[in-house]
Amino acid sequence: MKMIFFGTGLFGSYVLNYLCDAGLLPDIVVTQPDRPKGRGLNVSESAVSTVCVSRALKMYKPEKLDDTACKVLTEINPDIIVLADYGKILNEKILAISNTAIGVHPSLLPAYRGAAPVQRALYSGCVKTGVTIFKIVKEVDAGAICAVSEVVIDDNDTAESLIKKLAVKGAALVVSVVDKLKNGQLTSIEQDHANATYADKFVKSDALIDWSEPARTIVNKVRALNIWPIAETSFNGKRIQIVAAEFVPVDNANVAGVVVAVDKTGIYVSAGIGGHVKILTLKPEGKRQIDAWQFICGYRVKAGDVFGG
RNA sequence: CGCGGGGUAGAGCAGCCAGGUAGCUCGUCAGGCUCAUAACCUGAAGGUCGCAGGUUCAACUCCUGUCCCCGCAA
Repeated sequence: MKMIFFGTGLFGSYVLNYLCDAGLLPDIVVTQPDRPKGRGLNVSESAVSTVCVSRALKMYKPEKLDDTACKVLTEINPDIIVLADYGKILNEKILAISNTAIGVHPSLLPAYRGAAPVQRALYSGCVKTGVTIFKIVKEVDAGAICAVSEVVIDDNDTAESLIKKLAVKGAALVVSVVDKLKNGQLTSIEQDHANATYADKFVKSDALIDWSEPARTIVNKVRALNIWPIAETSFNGKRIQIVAAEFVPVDNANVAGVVVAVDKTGIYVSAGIGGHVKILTLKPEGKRQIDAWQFICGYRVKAGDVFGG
């Protein structure tokens, strides 16, 4: 069975990896072109591209999904198109190349359609999410559902860990869907469009921590944004990114952003209501990532110090 | 040549602008106190200050080059 895989970002790269591990090797992988990126504007490849290189998969990086791209892909004559985190919308011409085009979406559709489903689920404090295999149609993430798998969100899950979990499940579902397709047993049911919700992309300014918010909310923000843009606050006038934090329930609420205690395991910061935010790992401006205790040692953090503001 | 920050004992930082004995909070080791402890007290070891040149009587500090790390912006 011939297969084309579309993918670009981290989630896509994980899914691709697990598909390969399961023995489902794409005949060609389509990913977004290498772009000038990062410090110094060096050209860098996508996460999916990296996987392709290490696994010696055939790769195609079209700038646009135009007639040329269409022609290249038509020559593959695929039985199925699998898309995970490609970052571009497939047009009708591309979809017409194969009889079957499915997408791997890291949410329980119709919830969290769109760009940042994993992060939005964490941000809202969901206790479960999932991954859905759906038929790709013109409207984004709105096609009929072929398979679903639920995933429980643990308290210590972050965008990073959850994306990985969902990719594992997603790849397994793709394998089962492909099997069903081979046997002519693939079925699907329409989404309940009335209950659709959308997961907007995050922007840089979403990263700023407001210490007057409930501790739980702040911790969720830290967990949701831990790949990008990374929750941010300030300390002694310097920008600090909070990479990892956990929620500590306590009754009394102190002044927002004030350090109430420190110990070897973390920095306890009071928030709006409901508890303390225990900072575990952070990244000071211009420095590499360090754990809380190292930060306490180096920056003399003590009770009474203030974050934010 | 997109903008900026940083590389100083095992860890994290200060010192540099106004060159002149290598400091701080921890950790480690030894000893003490304690029923006990991530507590406390005493003492010790541990650094070619990223690398290479230059200026100087003298460079962690000023200048030039170079490698590595990080944030922003796209």
